[in-house]
Amino acid sequence: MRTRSNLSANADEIFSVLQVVARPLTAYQILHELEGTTIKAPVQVYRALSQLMTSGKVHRVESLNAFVLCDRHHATSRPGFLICKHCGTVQEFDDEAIDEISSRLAGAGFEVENLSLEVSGLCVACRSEAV
Amino acid sequence: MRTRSNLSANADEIFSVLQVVARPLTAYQILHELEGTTIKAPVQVYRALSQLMTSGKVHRVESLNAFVLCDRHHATSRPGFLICKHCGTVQEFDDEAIDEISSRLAGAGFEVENLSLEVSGLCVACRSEAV
DNA sequence: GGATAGTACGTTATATCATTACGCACGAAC
DNA sequence: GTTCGTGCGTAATGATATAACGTACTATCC
Repeated sequence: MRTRSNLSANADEIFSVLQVVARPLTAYQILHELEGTTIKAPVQVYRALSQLMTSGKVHRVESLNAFVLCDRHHATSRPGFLICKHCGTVQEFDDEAIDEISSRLAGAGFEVENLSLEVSGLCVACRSEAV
Repeated sequence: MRTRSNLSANADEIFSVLQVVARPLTAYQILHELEGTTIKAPVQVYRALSQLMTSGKVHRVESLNAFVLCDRHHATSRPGFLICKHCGTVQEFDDEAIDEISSRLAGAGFEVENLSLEVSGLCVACRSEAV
């Protein structure tokens, strides 16, 4: 069954959850958000997340084992993520150097399928606070 | 207790294991390698790995949940990892753009603590094989 | 219109990765 | 010789992810 959004029913539900919270959630946090619905088991969440990642609507944040909506503002083909260890916010960012690295690797014969750039530290707000 | 290498006893053992295999291992793979020694529980492995990471001797490969010796050849302050999905090899690589990204982020006020760049795909060998 | 292939589904069980909590042993600093 | 920091071992648990199974629906093809 396909919904308006061209996602399967479960993927559509999970998409909505991620849209509402607007930050990365783990699969089990998503599962918790969906208590009381027909989504009752981890595997249902993981399956839907796979679909969403394949269709480019969701990114996986490896270092958090979490999933976040793609913000669709990329200037580059792949975004990076800024993760603040203090306040926990995660922000997508672009840097043209990401594409440069990717093409240099391609030039060297490595066929890039996926590229993950994750930077953790202190965000601007938390840093100034921490004076 | 400290050994010659200035590592704790358990960290020293785990360092040796990683040195011998020369590829990333998960904590439980390390544990398995150490069957029959005094290292019997996951927590012992994770503790030692923390020490090794803190001292910069080991990197964590986030997308594999695995740990690998630092090859110490970095031209840049942080290496990237090339992960072949076909043969499973993992190769550390340098790209000056990594440092550039890091300094641009610093310039924008984000205090970088850790940066992880992981690229998966097909390595040169597997790619030519896959013709 | 029946066969068949593809895709998503739900359920159960299990595999894999990581940490918490506790108390003991030892050496350094005072 | 007491106190403190650090590493240790053991047990239990928490958190993340997948395997294996069969069912339901849709599209396509002959």
